[in-house]
Order: sequence, then structure tokens, then C-alpha cells
Amino acid sequence: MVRTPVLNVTTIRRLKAFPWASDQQVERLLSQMELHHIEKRTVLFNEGVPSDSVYFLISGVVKLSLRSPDEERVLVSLISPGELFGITSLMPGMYRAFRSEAFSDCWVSSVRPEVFVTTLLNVPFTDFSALMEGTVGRWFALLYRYTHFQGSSLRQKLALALLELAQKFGIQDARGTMLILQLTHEDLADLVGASRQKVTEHMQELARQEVLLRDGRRLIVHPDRLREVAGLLLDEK
Amino acid sequence: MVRTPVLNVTTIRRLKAFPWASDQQVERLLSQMELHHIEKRTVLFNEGVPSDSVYFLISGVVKLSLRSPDEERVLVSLISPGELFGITSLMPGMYRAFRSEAFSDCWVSSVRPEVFVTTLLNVPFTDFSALMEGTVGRWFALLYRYTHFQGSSLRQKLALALLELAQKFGIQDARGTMLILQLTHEDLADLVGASRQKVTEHMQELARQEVLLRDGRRLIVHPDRLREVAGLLLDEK
DNA sequence: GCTTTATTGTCACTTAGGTGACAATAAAGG
DNA sequence: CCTTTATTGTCACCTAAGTGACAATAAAGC
Repeated sequence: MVRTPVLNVTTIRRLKAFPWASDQQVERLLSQMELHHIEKRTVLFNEGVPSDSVYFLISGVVKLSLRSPDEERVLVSLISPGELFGITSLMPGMYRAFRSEAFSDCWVSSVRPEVFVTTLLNVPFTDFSALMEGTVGRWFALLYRYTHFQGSSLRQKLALALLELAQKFGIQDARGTMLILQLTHEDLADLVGASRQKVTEHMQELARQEVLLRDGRRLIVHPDRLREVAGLLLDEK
Repeated sequence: MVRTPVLNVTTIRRLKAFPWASDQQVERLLSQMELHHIEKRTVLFNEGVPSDSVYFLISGVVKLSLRSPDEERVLVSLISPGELFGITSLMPGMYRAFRSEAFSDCWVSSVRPEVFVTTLLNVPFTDFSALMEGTVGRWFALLYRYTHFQGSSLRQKLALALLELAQKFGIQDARGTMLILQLTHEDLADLVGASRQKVTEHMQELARQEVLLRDGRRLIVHPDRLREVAGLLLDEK
């Protein structure tokens, strides 16, 4: 038999969560949170599903992970009691980036992001959410790239990096997406953490396979083929 | 001679920045922003300095980078016009995590984070800032680890990962910081993106050098020595 | 306490990518 | 246009880490 933990202001304070919030705010939040017990190895949510709740870990350890191109799992992070997670739900229209599962038996509580924000900050959720996207969204895109680098070959890392660049600096062109940026192989090497020479070799290989082509020192890429090379599912990003 | 760009609501809209904000809000924000022209290769801020401004890129490209253990520079990201950067300043007491420099000649505008938040969200900065820390702060810690993984040896990655675990799951012990977590070498391997066998080898090496020790299946680590192994400056983190 | 299963330890072998060195181009500056 | 400097291309060689295979322990289940 599992004993249900008491979830009150004292518990929250002990876990050092939301230290800035008043007792009243915390109480209001708690009254709208659901409590769940999850057994070791249970999946709370999978990557790719819509983000509709913020989670708060009361006890146990939660694991965030990701599927790498070669079907291995990348362990992104281990969450400790008192931490919030699943916060992609604080940004509009986001999908979960990682799978979360119980690393040990856990007590978790969940709340709708709107309730979370309006209770603790007294501001409309859509405003907050839009601001988050405009500011922290970039960090998130970076984290996405870096976590996907794990367990990828240089070829895949290059594809991933070029894909991000195409989103930021690409303009449509008859031949594909042109990067309005003068990048040397050295820059690309610094971006993916590889040597200049190997980047040269792989870029030629990618050009030979018509994943990209060079127009002087400008690059024209095919996002679809890059996605394929990067080993992403077609619906990702 | 450089022509000063016009920075008005139309410019902001064209750059698709702050789409949710009203014209009035944008105007109020613009009136408090400073405009700077920075030449290619000029450093805007260095990693480690206090974070006291939010930046907005109007034209050109800005590069975010990091010093890797072997003195190489890791290119973390390239910023395109319309993007905000330097947003560590939205969290309390943070230092710059990356160096930012002009990758090409740029026009940049800057604003104090308090002004930015209160103008666009109409909420006290300290409240917003505390909420950011409690939510997105974790993402930032992850990004920190992953960017530092670039150009690091397995040994250094392990040290970095253990350091993060010690912060989250460590309790003080006569012999060092004990991790209250049952981690297998396989888990660690998934965390740093390496093979189980090599993790075993390196963990033994680290134990031999008294950077850590094992008590059954519990780890006791020395954060100071880990920091040294990870190749971090003593004042970092 | 004993059996089963999970974890750790060790090693030989393979491989992706790093490194240095230099030639071939291409861009930039005068 | 011609010189200088930056970038790209190519190679042979080296090294860190991946891989498979198995023994040695340690933990868990009964």
C-alpha cells in the first residue's frame, strides 16, 4: 500500500519550490493541482505529443530522454523533487521534446499551464506564453539541436546544424533554400564541434548526393533531404 | 559613413518581433532602447560578466560562442535580425553564459531587462524573473552542460555530468558529496553519450585519482576536483 | 542461503574523426 | 590586373572511443 503524501504549503516550502510566491498564491495553486502516483518505468508523456500540462515532482526521480538516430535513448536529464518539468507547455503550440518516465516510484502533481501562470503571476496566459516564445524559445531550439547531436555522426550533426541555419537565414530560391550568410567550413566545424578538414569532406559528400549545392560561397540546401540525412522523423520540427 | 537605421514600430513589425505586443507597447519600449552600431568582430559581452541588458538585433549577424577546455571556441549560435539575445539578464543574478560578438557589421539595440518586462507584460520584474528561474532555469543548466560537452573528452563530459548530478542529488557527507541516486554505468553512458565500457574505465580512473569514490552503489564525489577535471575555471558555476 | 539476474571489469579489435602538411583555388586589397 | 591572404581540397597517419565477448562480482528474488 502506498501512502499518499500531504501536499500543502509546508511541503512546497520544504521542497524550496516557488520561494517568491505568497502562501495564498501557493494555496490557490495547490487547490487546482492533481496528484498522481507513478511507478518506476511508467511513461508520463512521450516526445512529439501536444504539451498540455506542467508537472511538479514531489518525490522520486523522473528521467527525461530522447530517441537518437540509431534507436538508442539519450538520457537528457534527471529531475529531482521540487523541480517543475514539462514546461514546453508554457509556450504556444509546442510539442513535448522529451519523453518523461519515472526513474523510481514517484509522486507527481500536474496543473494546466494557464492556471499555473495566472495564479503565480497574475497575467494573461497568452501574453506570457508569447513572451516566453520570443525570448526563451531560442534557448529551446539550441537545446533541441544539442540533445540531438548526442549519438549522431558528423554527417548528421552537419545536417542538423544546416537545418537550423536554413530556418533562420534561409530564403526560398528556385533551387532550394539559400542561406544568406557567408559561412566558411571552419565556422561550420566550430558549430558542430568537428575539424575543418572533415567538414570539408562531408560537405562535398552532401553536395555530391544533392542534399545541398554551392553557389560561390553561398549555400543552397534542401531542408527535406537534410531532415532525412539528420535521421529525424518527417513530422519533427 | 554608416546610415543610422530608423527604429520605429514599422521596423519592428517588419522584423516580426513581439507580434503579440500592441503598437503602444512597442512604442513605449522603443523610446527606452539604445541604438548601437557594432563593427564585425567587436565583442558585445564576454562570458562570465554580469547580465544587465537584453539585446535586440536589427541588422547583421551576431555570434554566440564559448571557450572549450582546450582553448578552442565553440560556436553556439548565430543570431538573425529580429531576434532577442542576452536573455540571461531575465533571470536574477545570472552571468553571461556565452560571448557575443558581431559576425558582420550590426545594428543592435539594448534595453534594461526591467524595462523590457514591465513594458511588455505589465508585471513586476522580480516576480517575472523568479518565475523564469524556477521554470526555464533548468533548460538553461542543460544547455550549459551540452554546450560544454562540445570539444570535451569523455573524462571531461563525465565530470561535467557528475557535477550537475551533485548539485541536484548531492548531500554533504564527511567524505564529500554523496549522490542519493542509484546510477549504473549504463545510465551515465546514456547521459554523456558514450559506451558503457568506456564509462567503466573512466570511472575507475577517476576513483583511482580520488576525484570520487564508491560506497556500494552510491557515489561520493568531490565537486572541486570534478570542476578541475572538467576544465572549468574555478569561478564558473 | 542459494539461485538468478544485473552490473562491473577487462581485453582485443575496429572505426570515425582528429591532426599536420601542403597544394589548389578563390577572394580581397591595392 | 596582380599580389596577398583566406579558404578549400586531399592525403597519410594517429588516437579516442565504439564494439563484441566473456569473466568476475554484486544485488535481488525466492
